[in-house]
Amino acid sequence: MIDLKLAQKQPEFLSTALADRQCDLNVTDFLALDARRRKLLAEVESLKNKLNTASADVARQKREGQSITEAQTRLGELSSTIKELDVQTAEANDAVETWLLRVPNIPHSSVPVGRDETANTEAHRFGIPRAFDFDPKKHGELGGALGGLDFKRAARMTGSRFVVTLGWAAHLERALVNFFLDIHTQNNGYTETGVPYMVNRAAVIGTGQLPKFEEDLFRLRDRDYYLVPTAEVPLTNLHAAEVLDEEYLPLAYCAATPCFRSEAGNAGKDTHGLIRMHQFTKIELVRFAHPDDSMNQLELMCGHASRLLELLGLPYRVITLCTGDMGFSAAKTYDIEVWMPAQRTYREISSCSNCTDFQARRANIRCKPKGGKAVFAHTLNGSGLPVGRALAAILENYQQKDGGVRLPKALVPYMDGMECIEPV
RNA sequence: GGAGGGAUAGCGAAGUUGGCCGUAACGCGCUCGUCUCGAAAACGAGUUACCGGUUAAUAACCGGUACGUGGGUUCAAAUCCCACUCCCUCCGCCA
Repeated sequence: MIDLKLAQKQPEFLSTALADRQCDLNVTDFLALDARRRKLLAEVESLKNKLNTASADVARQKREGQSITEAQTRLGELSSTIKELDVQTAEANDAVETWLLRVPNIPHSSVPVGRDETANTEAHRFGIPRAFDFDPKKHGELGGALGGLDFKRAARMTGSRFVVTLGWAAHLERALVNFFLDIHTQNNGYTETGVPYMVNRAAVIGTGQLPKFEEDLFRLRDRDYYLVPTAEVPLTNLHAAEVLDEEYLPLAYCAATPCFRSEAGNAGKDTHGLIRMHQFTKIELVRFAHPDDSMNQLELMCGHASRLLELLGLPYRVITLCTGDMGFSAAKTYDIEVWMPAQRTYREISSCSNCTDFQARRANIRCKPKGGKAVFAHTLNGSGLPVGRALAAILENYQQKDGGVRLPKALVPYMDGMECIEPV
């Protein structure tokens, strides 16, 4: 959530920022809503002042043994007037709140302005895509042929966009989870965390997926619980409603969880293989930072995520998303894209964002120096990395002419010494 | 699922015959001061957040709201009533 004061005091700035983000909310209309809210508030507050003062008089009169029946009837009317006005004020408050909850974060000044992904800029690049002396296969075909990925049986027991992994593929998923977590906990200082895979509505509002993106989430029928679309939700909400001691910042957490996404708006997009599943496993990184330090923390975290690809020997590039392409809660986002030989293109494998105080304001996460005043902390999140997409990238980049797949050296110890997935 | 207890500031905790009890007793923490070469200890003072008005001001001032959440009763609710959430203890069931 953005700061209400920003809308009140710099409406033109906000309008421009929203336009840059391809968001069509109207700030002028909002200011009218807010003006109405303030007018009602001023009115009802002065009546409440009257009632409070009069009630204190009643208390005094009663103590002195005077009759209070006249005052009671008179104040009864005032009291019910206040009740009616209170209802209107609450409605006006809701209108303001509802609007604010649908406003995306303000882009950071370093973010390129543009309407869609064509305005994204490349920050840097690692590795040289391997030259193949044969036609590289798509990971879905490879994985299927090697007996590791079974989309058909998953579809039978559940539906489309689910997968069953078997044998080496299931082992490789487990290896990747352990490898990623080990690097983050041992080299990068993250605290490994086990979190609920279902969260309540307040948590999902806190990170910004709600109220705007209800259709992307799986919700339980009989409880107000949602399946986590990413561990960003439980990890960021870890410190919801807390005041963090500034000297302990930054705080860094990682968690491997399944992620559940209905992908309602993406029917037919990127349907091949493991790329866009309803359920996938991902290791998520979340950091809580001091406002002055959060942009540095973003660079750091993005480095943590991309380092994994280097360790796996996978070529990638880092893209700075432009204003029109960023997610709702982000002030700045780097996408890391891994080389996918079968499509001869880089595909998103990680998204690292600084959400500044946007989520912190929604989830009420503050930080405070010793003896000082609390301010909203900054929250950051990044994928480090999704297991399915990493597995897909390994299959495609390390495939051999005979249909087998060599394994990256870093994973061999995690695969009980297996160096190669032999063709069947 | 059943029975009982609980939720009050950054933390602990007092307050339930309704009314100067919310800038919320008391304690811890934190800030400032005294003492000290310095520190600790001791002593003294200070320290809720948010919203609205006013304002150049996120200063001062005035007002409002908040005692888990949402309702209700009342001139007036931390206090009485109803529903719900979470935590603790015990019982039952269970991986």
